[in-house]
Amino acid sequence: MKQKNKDAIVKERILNNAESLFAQKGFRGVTVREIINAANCNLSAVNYYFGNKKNLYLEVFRARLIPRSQSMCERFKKFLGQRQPSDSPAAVVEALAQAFLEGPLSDDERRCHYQLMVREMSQPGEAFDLVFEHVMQPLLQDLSRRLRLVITEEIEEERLILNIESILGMIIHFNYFRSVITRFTGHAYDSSFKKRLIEHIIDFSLYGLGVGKKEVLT
Amino acid sequence: MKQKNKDAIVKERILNNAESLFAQKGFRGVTVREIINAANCNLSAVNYYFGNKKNLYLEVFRARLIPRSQSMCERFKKFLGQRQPSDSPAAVVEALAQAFLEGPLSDDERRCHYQLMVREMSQPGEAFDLVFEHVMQPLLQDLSRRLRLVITEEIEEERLILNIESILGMIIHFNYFRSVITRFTGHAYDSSFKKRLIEHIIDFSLYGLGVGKKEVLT
DNA sequence: GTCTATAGCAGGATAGAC
DNA sequence: GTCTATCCTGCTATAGAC
Repeated sequence: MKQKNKDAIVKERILNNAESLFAQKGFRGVTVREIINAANCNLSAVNYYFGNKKNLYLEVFRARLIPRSQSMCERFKKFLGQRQPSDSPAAVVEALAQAFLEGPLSDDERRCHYQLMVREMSQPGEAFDLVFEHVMQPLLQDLSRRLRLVITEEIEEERLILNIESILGMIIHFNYFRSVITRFTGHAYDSSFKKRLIEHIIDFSLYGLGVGKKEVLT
Repeated sequence: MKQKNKDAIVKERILNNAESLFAQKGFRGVTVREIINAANCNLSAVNYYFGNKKNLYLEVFRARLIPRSQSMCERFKKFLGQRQPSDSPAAVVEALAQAFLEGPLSDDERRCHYQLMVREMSQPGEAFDLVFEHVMQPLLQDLSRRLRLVITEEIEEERLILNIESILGMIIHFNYFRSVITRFTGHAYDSSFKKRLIEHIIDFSLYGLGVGKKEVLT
């Protein structure tokens, strides 16, 4: 552990705990006092390092959510690169689902991540532009470009966007509604159930209800 | 307008405004003062009619969200009954998408509805059980039963659940992430764009990316 | 049933000692 | 940089007049 000075460590602790709490309860649902209790530091530390509560909130997005998002996108590219062949729609969807469901994050991080994202996307707040510009926009453009390369037929831009949003909708749904999914299927989100989910997302993305045909890849 | 006594009216006004505000900002994000300002009534009215803030919150679910959910399900059944033929997967998905995207609600009501639902589903709170039992559970069972009737092949229960959740995921996504979808497609959620979305949901639910084939029903 | 007034407390933020 | 002490605003909830 590096600990050149203690500053960074306290600051990091505040950021980590703030993220987790904001994700669970939203901006107004969390008090600064809760955060500093979790981070085991003094009340004034928040104002010292971040100025005020709102700025701490924004910093959570800048310093945690956005970098993590980028690392998930990296992972997506890496997965796709490893795949043979990597130039089918199935490969793109598989890499995407894998990166976002199993990706480089711990389960706690993933929970945080989606909660913060979803909160901000539905009720555009101050972090919305940040997330939109640095997360959604690049992801959609990347996916759009890649899919266009591997889909043989002509496809109009709007339709492509709706397709991509449908796949993302599923991925978000299965990450975000865990309690519901768990209650319906009886499965906890362990490694084997996640594989099952990824398989399902690929299958459904390619063939939907697959009226008349079935049974796919890996 | 019926107004036998003023009680009901004040109570209704509080409920309506509370719902809208809770949907936008969550339980802790809203103050009772905000609500009574919007409802144009006195501070104590909330305690008089509902006891306390938390109970008002729960009452919003009991008296507004759940009945509305049921009316959307009614609408779904009605749509399905009108359809000829009504015994294909396409008909079921179409009726579902139509009920949930265009259904019997105003756009404001729909926004409220999904925001409250999603909030409660991700972070199981006190209203979770209410919503799960009266909304999610019956809907899933109904859909499961109906789809099983119209899907010709054998399909295991778990796979059916995942399929249904995928479709619901899309519907929720397109309702809930409006700001994002609007920014990407350039379309506001007017009647013609909603029709486009419904068409897309049917198409994608049946054929996914439709690798190799395309072009569907109504 | 509806209002005013207020109790009682928790929140964010800051000043100033160390 | 970190802490304690404190300010002041704004919250929920209630008591009690009308």
